Order: sequence, then C-alpha cells, then structure tokens
Amino acid sequence: MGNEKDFKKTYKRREKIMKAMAHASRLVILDSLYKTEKCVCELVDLVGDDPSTVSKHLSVLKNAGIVDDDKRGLKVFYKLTCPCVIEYIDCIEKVVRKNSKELWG
Amino acid sequence: MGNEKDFKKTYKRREKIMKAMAHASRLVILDSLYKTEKCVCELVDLVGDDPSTVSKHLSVLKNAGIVDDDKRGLKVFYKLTCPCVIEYIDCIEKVVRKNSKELWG
DNA sequence: TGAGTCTGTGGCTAAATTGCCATATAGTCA
DNA sequence: TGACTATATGGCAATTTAGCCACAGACTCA
Repeated sequence: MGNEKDFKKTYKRREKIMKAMAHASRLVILDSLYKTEKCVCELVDLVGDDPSTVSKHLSVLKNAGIVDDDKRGLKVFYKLTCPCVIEYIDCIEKVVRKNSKELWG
Repeated sequence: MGNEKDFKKTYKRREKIMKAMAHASRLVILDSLYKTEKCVCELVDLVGDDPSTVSKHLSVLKNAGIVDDDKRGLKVFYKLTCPCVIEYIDCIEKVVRKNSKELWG
C-alpha cells in the first residue's frame, strides 16, 4: 500500500543516486563513460586527481549502481550501467542557462 | 575555446544543481512542486521537518536556481523554475530498478 | 497598537564528505 | 622469484552539511 516508511525509502534510494552524481569530478567521469568504457588510469589522467581519489569516486558511483567494473589483466574498466544518466544533463543545463540569463541577461 | 578552467567551471555549475537535489527531503519537495506551487507551511506538513529546516532546504534549492519564490501576504509560495528537473526521476528509477534486480532477482 | 501567524536567520553540535599520503593487493613479465 | 604497474583501502585532518532551538522580521487582523 505504501505507508510513510516506504515513501521515505523511495526518496532515500533516489537520494543515494543523486548524491553519487553530485560531484564535479564524478560528473566528468560519467560524461566520459557515455561513449565508451574506460580504465581507472585513463580517468585519472582525465580528472587530474590522485589515483586513490579517483578510485574512491569510482567506488561511490559503483556503490550507487551507476557504473559497473570489469577487471581485465592489471586494469579495471568502468562503464555506465544506465547510459540514460547522461540525459539528465540536458535538464541540468536548462537550469544552468536559466540561471545565467537571470543573472546577466 | 574552452580551457581547462572553463571545463571545470561547467561541471562545478552542474554539481551545484545536483547537490541541491541530492537530499531526500528536497526531492520530496521538488516532486510536490511539479503540479502546483506550494507555500512553506504546506511543505512543512509534507516533509515533517522543523519549519526552519524546511526553510533552509528551500534556500538551498532557490540558491541553485531550481525554485523561485513569490511572497503573497504572510505566505511565501515556491515553484519550480524548470519543471523538467523532475525528468531525472525516469532515469534514476531505471538505476534503482537495475540495482534491485541485481541484488535480489 | 498588540497579539498572533508565517517564514527566515544565527548559532551550535553531530555527522558526512573530501582528498591526500602511505600502504596493501593483484596481476604482468622478465 | 622479483621488479614493476594498476587499483583499492586505511587513516587522517579539513571542510561541508544537517537539523534543531531560539529568535528576528514581516504581515494580518482585531
């Protein structure tokens, strides 16, 4: 039936996913995984953080179910589980543009 | 041209919006504003937090440009600036379902 | 004016997040 | 086996966030 607890649980689940995406470096990573999977070292070069930091970002994303990993030899490749996560950006950018317009134009 | 700084700025702007949405109570609020604007007291009843807490949630959302406010008499009404922000749900729910399937089915 | 209502702010503590370093683990290849 | 590479983890300090209480400000209405 959906009592109050279920209600909150639904939003808590969504929160976890949104939170995982709510970081500039992780957004960069997700964007870069849209077209093709990438190994950690490629992502380290991309975002320019310490490898341990990138690794933690990836574990946040994996823990939220947004990416999957695949170990092949020494490398671990990450890819999006739902490429649709990138679609949200269209909307986010609408908000960004709306904000800019109101501030400066 | 887009140097590295611009690159990061873009993602920082997106981060701010994502971060503002990355909270269960704020997701509840956004959802409830999809169909119609609401005053703060209605939102307080809805999420069940202290009015000061709800007020702070709303200021986070407003600061990110996701909602707008309109004072009428004693009440302040909030509404979405871009109703499209709700579209995130379709995608997020896909991730949620994917996660559930992998964990239990 | 004064009581009452709605909303926002300051201040505080607890909790979560970030990002680095050091180090561990797993795999490759000579 | 031993040196080397790629990735993950533990630990830590700094920063940010959350949510409550107390109170201030704005507005209404008698």
